[in-house]
Amino acid sequence: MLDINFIRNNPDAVREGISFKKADPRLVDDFLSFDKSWRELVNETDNLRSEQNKAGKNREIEKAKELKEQIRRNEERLKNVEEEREKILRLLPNLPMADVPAGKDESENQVIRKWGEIPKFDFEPKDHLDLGEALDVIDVKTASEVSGSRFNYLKGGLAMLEFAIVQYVFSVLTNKEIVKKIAQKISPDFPDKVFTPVVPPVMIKPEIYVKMARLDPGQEEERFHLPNDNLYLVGSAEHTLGPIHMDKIIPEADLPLRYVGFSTAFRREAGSYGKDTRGILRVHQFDKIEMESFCLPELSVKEQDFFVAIQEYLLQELKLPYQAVAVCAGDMGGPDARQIDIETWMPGQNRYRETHTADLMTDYQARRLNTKIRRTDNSTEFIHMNDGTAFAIGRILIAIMENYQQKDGSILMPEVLQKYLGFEKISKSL
RNA sequence: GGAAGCGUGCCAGAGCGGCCGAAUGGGCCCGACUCGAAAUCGGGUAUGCCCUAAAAAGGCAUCGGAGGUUCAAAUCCUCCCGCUUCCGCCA
Repeated sequence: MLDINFIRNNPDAVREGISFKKADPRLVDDFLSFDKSWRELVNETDNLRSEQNKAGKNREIEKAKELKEQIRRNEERLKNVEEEREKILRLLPNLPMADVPAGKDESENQVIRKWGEIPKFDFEPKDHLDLGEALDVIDVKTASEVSGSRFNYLKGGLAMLEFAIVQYVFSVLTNKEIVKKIAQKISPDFPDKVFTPVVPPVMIKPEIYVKMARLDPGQEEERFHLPNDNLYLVGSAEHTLGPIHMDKIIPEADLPLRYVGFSTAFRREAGSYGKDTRGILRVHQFDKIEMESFCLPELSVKEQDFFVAIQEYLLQELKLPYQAVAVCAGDMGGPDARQIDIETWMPGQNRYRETHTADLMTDYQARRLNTKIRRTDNSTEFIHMNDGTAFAIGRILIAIMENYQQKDGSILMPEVLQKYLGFEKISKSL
């Protein structure tokens, strides 16, 4: 959520910012008008309560009874106004930073970097599903019978590959030398603290999900819900990593706090019927390695750049061609102030497809989560949060399969993963 | 799933209808003593909101959360959440 004081004092900036994010700027005026009534009612009610407290102390029981009735009526009105005000506040997205490109949708995202040679094949390259079915390492037919559409079985060498990737990423992000090397690309004195590995819960309570701004109108239909227990399945490890310091005040000296989490991600993919139905690109369930960090406001933009640098390092080590994209304001997620995506080359589709995202949330989530920093001068303020994909495993498997495919239908394994695999390629014999 | 108990400030821990934003101890900060330190003594030490240009002063709220009873709730009642222990089940 946005800072209420900021909205009051800078309504024009908020109007402008949210309209870039495709939200109706009139929401600001709605908010301010409810806020005004709210403040008047709070003031009135507080005064009544003050009188009631006095009357009580003086044992003026009759007077106190009368006031009680008035307070009750006021509180009823206050509750309504508060709910409306709250509702609007939830509809206000985070404001885009100054360097975020303007634009309404995906088509206006800006490519900021490209890396790697697009592979040339001396044969007709296949897509991951043809490759996977021929090698018997992907089975979507049985999965659809057992679980429905958009599910898959990963088998054999491909299942092994998933865990090799997990081990590889965890070893990189906990490695002091490598993390330091990447941090120094940002600036010579950039914090080079390593990541704490985490396996977080994959179910989350609704009230926490709301605090993470991940259950807002429009997002709810994307979530799997377990009604008997009133829990949601997470769409990303981010969702349960973000609240890890809820209601806590973190000393400045302890920052940044960096986590790398492995979890399954669950997505209903409502509204994407008919889109990417082939193979395992867009599925209801996939595993993902996610980075999450908490840092000082003045370093949060660089922290995001650091996340992107890690993503690029990982892709370069796997020798996968990619492009980094500055996502335009209209295509960004609601809680994002700045979003950088990475798209990896997928020969089966002959184009780049989104595999990574790095989201700078500033204090938008921290305000509701109530995660603060204790400065050295003892003052407090809300912390800044970043999250980013290390690898979305399904999609990176696709990229590896399609980029590393051989004429005979086998798939070479990226060199850096081989020591975790114990084999150099997936072929029919495995 | 069944049974019992518990949830108070930075920590420990009292309070069990008004005198309680909350005793006491510890911690931390400031001051005195000291050459300095320890010990000792004195003072201070929560958060959010309203009001304000801002602050001061003032007001309101907060003792896991949401409701309820009452003129008045940390204290009584209901539900929820969390923790602990025991039984059952289970990877």
